[in-house]
Formats: sequence, structure tokens, C-alpha cells
Amino acid sequence: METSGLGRDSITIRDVAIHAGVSIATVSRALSRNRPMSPQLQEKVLASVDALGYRPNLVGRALRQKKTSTIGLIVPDLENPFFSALTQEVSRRFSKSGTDVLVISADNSLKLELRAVRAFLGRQVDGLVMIPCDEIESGESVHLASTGVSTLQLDRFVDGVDLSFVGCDNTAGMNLVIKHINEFVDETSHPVIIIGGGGSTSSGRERLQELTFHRPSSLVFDGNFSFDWGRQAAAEILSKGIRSGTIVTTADVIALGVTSALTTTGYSVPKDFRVIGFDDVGVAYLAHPTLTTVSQPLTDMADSIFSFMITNPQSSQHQARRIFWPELVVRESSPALHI
Amino acid sequence: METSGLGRDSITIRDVAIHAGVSIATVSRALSRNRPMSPQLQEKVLASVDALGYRPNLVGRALRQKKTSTIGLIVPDLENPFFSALTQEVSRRFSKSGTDVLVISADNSLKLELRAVRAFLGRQVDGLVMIPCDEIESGESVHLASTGVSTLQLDRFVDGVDLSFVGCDNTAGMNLVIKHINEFVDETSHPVIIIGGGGSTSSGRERLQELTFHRPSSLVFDGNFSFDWGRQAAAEILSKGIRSGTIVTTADVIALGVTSALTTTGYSVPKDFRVIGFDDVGVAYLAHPTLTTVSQPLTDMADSIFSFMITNPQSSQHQARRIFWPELVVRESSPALHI
DNA sequence: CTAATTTCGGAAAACGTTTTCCGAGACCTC
DNA sequence: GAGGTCTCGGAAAACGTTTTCCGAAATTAG
Repeated sequence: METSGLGRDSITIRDVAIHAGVSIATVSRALSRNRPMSPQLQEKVLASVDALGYRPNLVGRALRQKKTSTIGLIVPDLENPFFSALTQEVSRRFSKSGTDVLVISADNSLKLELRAVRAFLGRQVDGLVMIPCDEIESGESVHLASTGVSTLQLDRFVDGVDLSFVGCDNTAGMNLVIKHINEFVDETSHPVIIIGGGGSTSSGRERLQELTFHRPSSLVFDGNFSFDWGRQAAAEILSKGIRSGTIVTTADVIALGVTSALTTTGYSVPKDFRVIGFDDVGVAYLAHPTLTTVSQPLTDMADSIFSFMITNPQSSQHQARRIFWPELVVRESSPALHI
Repeated sequence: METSGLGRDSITIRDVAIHAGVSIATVSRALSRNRPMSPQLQEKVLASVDALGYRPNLVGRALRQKKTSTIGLIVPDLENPFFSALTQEVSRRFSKSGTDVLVISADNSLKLELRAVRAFLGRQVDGLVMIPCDEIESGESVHLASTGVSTLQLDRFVDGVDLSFVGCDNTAGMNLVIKHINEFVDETSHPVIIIGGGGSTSSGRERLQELTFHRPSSLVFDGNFSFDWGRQAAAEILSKGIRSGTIVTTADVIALGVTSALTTTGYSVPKDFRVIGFDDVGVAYLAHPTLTTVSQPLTDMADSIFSFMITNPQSSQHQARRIFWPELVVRESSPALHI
């Protein structure tokens, strides 16, 4: 029976102790089952806990125990469906164990990213997972993180920082794409057009590099990982007088933007342009036409992160790099055969 | 110069005090500028802070100050682009002030939602914003939250709980849709088909109610807020032998699923079916055809949340309900005139 | 029946901060 | 120059836990 909404949570372990007529140590033990105690005493304490509606103050506990049962996850942009899917997957994995996953979005800003690191470090998270904004500029953030807590880079890594990493083999992924387009691109006079994005991120760079390496004479546009850039790139292509071709992008969000701009301008995908993405976000299958893309094993990656975090007891020698194999998913936007 | 990666953050305010040859109180004051002090002393302390690379332990601070400069945000599902956009917007707004926004995804699970509330309450967040999973079943979570901290419901509310709320006027939004379809639907023989979703959430229910009220003789399907349900609903419609009509849905994710299924099956949107969504998520404009929908003023809503949180000093009388007006955005999926 | 061992509750010390006191010196004011 | 008011640094208490240590009681062993 609450008296009013003003119910401040001032009920502390001391109140419970008084109510039950025991010491606070006993209350703590009754709750944590840290040491065996007589059942009737435990019962009495638990009854008081219920009666008072006591909720332990995790801040006090964290201070004493020097652990928070929390890991932090810093993502560059939640509006990118790939990152939100990844976030969801990681949260889901950790929620099975007792640790909570707290998420901060850096909103693609280096300043906010650094601030997020500080926030998590200050709050003494037990582990930190971050998808760095920039392959170079995020160095400060990532380094700072690594000095304070067991840190793991996800999907992207920072150049020169010797830190554990979980991601997919972007080069292999792009090779699947190359092999795929080789099936038809040489037999047509259609050009290959490459639309990069996130060139300042390791995954964006790796993907783009592999593409330009195998298709050096292609037209290349570079921007960032966003719908808007895809749309804009499509406009640039058209403005150059190009009316058909195979468009390979470094991310689904870009590919979706490209497709959107092309089809609303009256061009057909895949008849005029074939379009290929990367990541296999949920909407890739929903788009019209459905998008050919490269799929990453998100669940396996989340598992890997989890086992790294519980296994790795701050031992910095354990600089593992877990690289997963992606898979090509051919869909309507780039059929294997001629049309 | 770090000795090794093993750099535990054991440097505490005490170490700084010793290094600078002052008391810990002085260090604290030098950092917090809580009380004026001689510039040279401040300088000396700050130099030691830099030299040692001291980072304040926010857990200790929180315990003492009884505040964390943190608000918690609980969302039901990050993969729903509407929620990720909302999350992004709220984070952005708060990041301008000094408070960090920590996000937990409940993954559409009541159990995880309750756990998230406990996690945030225990961690003594200064405020809690939640988008409840269920209009009824989330009652326990929301009530618990409200007893511990200044809480705000966002986008959806729980029935019977007297708690502040920020959201949009779903009824008004649907009226805009009704008015829009009235422009053409009566002149054709095409049926109106309603695809609900999230019927166990307040916004889902409100939207569906308004639709069935004005179009009582329509076919109604009900499911949840997801791409998959949209796709499935489309299949059901087709299996009933319906080959044309106006499909009104209660969320963009559903509408996108519907459109996807219809177009891949060979039907044309908007020629055979017109489709209308709700929320105006980013991809609504990207879809092909672009989706007619109802847009919510996300930035204004985030502003409102912010001002509620800083204004409201736990005064429970301040049970504000801030309802925003949505806007109809007509796009290709349901052109105003006959085709 | 005594001595050794176990059991189990409580007092108190941490954990890392901030902040309220104090008190010593400096600076006025008359 | 005495008395009063500032200024400003430090000691110590608090915040809410957990956990180490202690000691009393209970149990067992010889």
C-alpha cells in the first residue's frame, strides 16, 4: 500500500534489517544466498523485504563489488537497420545470462562517441562493445575504452589499435559479389558502377577496396552509409548520362536508396540497372525488387561476443579476432541470368 | 605512458590528492568547480589529474549525490524503424544537455521489459522513458517504474495507470487517412481492407478503432507491428479472392510488408491495391512505390520529453499528457485521384 | 565432561565520491 | 591594534551495499 506517488525509494537495506530485527549483514546474505543460513531466518528477512517493497540499490552494490553486471554497447547510428539488428541480437544474447546491455547511440559523431565511452567507463561497465564511427578518428575513443575495461570492436575496427574484434570477412563477401556479377557482366556492354560508403570505416574501406581491385576500370562514387547518399549517388549516375549497368554498393542502405531513386525516376531494376547491397538487413527482402546482398551471421557473431566477454578476464593478451564468413543472397535486383 | 594493457583504472581521487599534495576535498572541488579556489592550486590539481590520467568513478559520485545524470529509455523493439528513429531523436535531444540516455530493448517481451525497469531503477536513473509493450500487461512494469522514479510513457500508454504521456493523436491521424480515402473510395467498387497490428498497444488499438468506426463494413485483419505480419496479411487477402482495394494499415512496417508481398506476387500498388501506412518511417519514402502515411513530429516530441524531465521534480501531480498532431503525407501508394 | 570444531549472526571496514563542518589565516573597519 | 568578517584548505561523515573478521553458541570428538 503506497501512500502516494511520492514514494521515494528511500527504503534501504537498513530499513529491512530494522523491520526484521536483524543486522544488515544478515539481510544482505539472505538476499544474495552468499552464505547458507537457517531457513526460518531467511524466511523472516524475505518477508520484511516483501513487506517494505525493498529494491536493492545497484549503485551501492556496484561500488562495493567493483562490478556492475552490465556491458555497454556503442553504435554509430541506430537508424541504420543493420546496426539495430546487431544491437537487438547482442542484447538478446546477453539477456540470457544475468548481464544487462546498455546502448548508447553516437549519432555518427566522434564527439558523442567519445562521450559515450566516458559515460560507460565512468559507470564502471564490466565490458564494452563498440562499433567505431571512424577507422582513424575513433582511435582516441577506442584506446580510452581499452585502458579502462575489457573492450571489443564489432563490425568495424580502428587502424593501429591492438584490440579484439568480431566481424565478418568483407573481402570474402565482396569476392562472392564479384563472382556473381562475373556471370553476366562481361557478356553485356553494361558498365559496372561502384557506390562506396563509409570509406572512413574499416568495413566500408575493405569492401570498396576489394571491388576496385577486381574492377579497376569501374566508375566509383564514394559517400557514407545512408539512404540519402544512395539516392544522391543514383542522381549523379543519371546526370552522367548513364542509363544502364550493374551497380554494386557497400551497404544495403545505400543500395536501397539507389534503387528508390532509380525506380521513381522511371528506370527499372533489374532491367536497366542491377543493384547489389551488403549486410542483408530486414528490408532488403522487403524492397521491390528484393535486393541481392551479402548476409552476415548475426547470431553467431553475438554468441562470439558473449563468450569473449565472459571468458576474457581482462587478460589483454587474449587479443582474439573472430572473423565470420558471409554468404551471398541472390534476389530479384540482380538475377543471375540475362533478362 | 601506460605500462601495459592491464591498466586497471585504480587511480582514484585519493591518488590524485597524494600526487598533488592536497586533500581529496580539494581535488573534488577543483574538478567540480563547486566552490571558488585559488587559480594556482586548481592548476596544480588539474595537472596531477592529467598526469595520472584520472577519470572520476561515476558510481561513487552517484552514490553520494543520489543522482546519476542519466535517463533510461525502454523500447519494445529496436528493429522497428519508428522506434529506432524515436530513440535517436530522444538521445539527440538529451545529449545537448549533460544527461546521458541509456537504452534497453525489451525485445517485445514483457519479462524483459520488467527486467529493464528493474535494471534502470536499481541503477538509480534520474528519469525513465518507456514505450510499453502492452496496453494491459505492461501495467506492472510501468507501475513499478513510477514508484521509483519520474516516469514518462511514450507513444503508447498503459490503461488505468495515471502517468504522464507523450504521443500523437492517433484518432486525428486516422481521421486524416479516412478523409483521404473518402476522396476516391466511394467512387469505386473497391473494398476497404483494414490491417491492424499491435492491437494490444494503445496506439494500435486507437488507430484500429477509429478505422473500424468510420468504415464498419470493411474486412479487418489483426496482427502485430511487423513486416512479417504485413506480408502474411497480404497473403490472406489474396487467398480470399480479393484482387483490388484500398488497404489501410496501422503502421508503416505492416504497410511495407503488405506492399512487398503484393508486388512480388504480381499485383500493382497503387493500380490494384492502394496501401496506406502510419508513422512515416524513413523507408516509407524509399519504398517503391513510396508510401502514403501519417507523420509524427518526432523532434517536437523529443523536446517535450526533455522539458518534462528537467521540469518535473518528481512532483507527481504534474501528470501532463502532451498529445501532438500528426500530418498526412500522400505519396505514390495511394494517389488522390483515379488512375 | 572437557576440548576441539563447526555454525552462524553482528560489528565494522571497505568501495570512491561529495559536502558539511571546522579552523586557521588574511583582510577589513573603526 | 583589537575585533570582526571573509577566504579557503582539510578532516570526516555520509551515500547503500558486500564481505571480512570476530566471537558466541552449538555441535561433535575423545
